[in-house]
Amino acid sequence: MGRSPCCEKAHTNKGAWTKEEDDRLIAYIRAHGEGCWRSLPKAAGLLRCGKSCRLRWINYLRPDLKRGNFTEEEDELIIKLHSLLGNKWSLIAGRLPGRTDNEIKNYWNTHIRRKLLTRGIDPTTHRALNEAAQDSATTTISFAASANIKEEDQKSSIINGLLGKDSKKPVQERCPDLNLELQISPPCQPQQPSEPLKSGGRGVCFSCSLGLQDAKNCSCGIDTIGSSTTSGTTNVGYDFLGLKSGVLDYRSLEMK
DNA sequence: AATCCTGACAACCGCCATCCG
DNA sequence: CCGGATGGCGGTTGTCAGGAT
Repeated sequence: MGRSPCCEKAHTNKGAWTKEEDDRLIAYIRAHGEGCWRSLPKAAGLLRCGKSCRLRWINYLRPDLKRGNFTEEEDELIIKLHSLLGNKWSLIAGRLPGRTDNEIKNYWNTHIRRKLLTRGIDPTTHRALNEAAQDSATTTISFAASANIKEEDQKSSIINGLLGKDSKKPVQERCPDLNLELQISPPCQPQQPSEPLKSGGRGVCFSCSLGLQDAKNCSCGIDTIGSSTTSGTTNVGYDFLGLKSGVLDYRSLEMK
């Protein structure tokens, strides 16, 4: 069946925006605000698709955009948020004032991916590359593949908190005084005894990967803080979300 | 100087979720 | 409740600038 096109493509411009088009769009939104994107182009005298106008405004023309290079702090925050949220660029952008989802997505694909790869970290799984390679043959702590229902619930709790959704289990709404550190503390998953304990080549329990568990007291045995890099191999564990180092307090991650 | 290659980023496309009559 | 309209999102592509050859 398929949907009707969002606009009359035959009569719309495509490609790069001209200065005049930008000016028209800015002037219109300043005068009328962000209203109905579908009717905006016609009202503003633009031969553009409404979606195109929205994208141009959101990603480029909005006055509150920061632009310019990402700072080291922003880099690390993006990495941490991505390790929790995955490719939820709009959610990640929500934690970086003045940055857009498109900008972060592009920055991730062009800079951070490479940065993580040079650290020996798989940018998709946020785990050591050689460990990620083993995953095809071994059981992992992957959220998606997890057979551990509690882990799924815990992740959902975190994500729902970030989304600010009216979840059926609105943890923060229902239990405002609940100590979330307890709420999301997962059970420690000891390593398989037969698994050889070689550097960078083993899994980490979910607690340690989140930085919630003091690895020294955990049977997985990985020290997530101060992960050492030896002979080019980066330790898998790092301070996930800054929960241990205090860089980021996950309890402040709710969305508006 | 010319050509090719690569990286960066703006913009587009298609799908999904939500809204609303 | 249903279906169309719309907004929003993530993946992908196109274009251009700068560096390498």
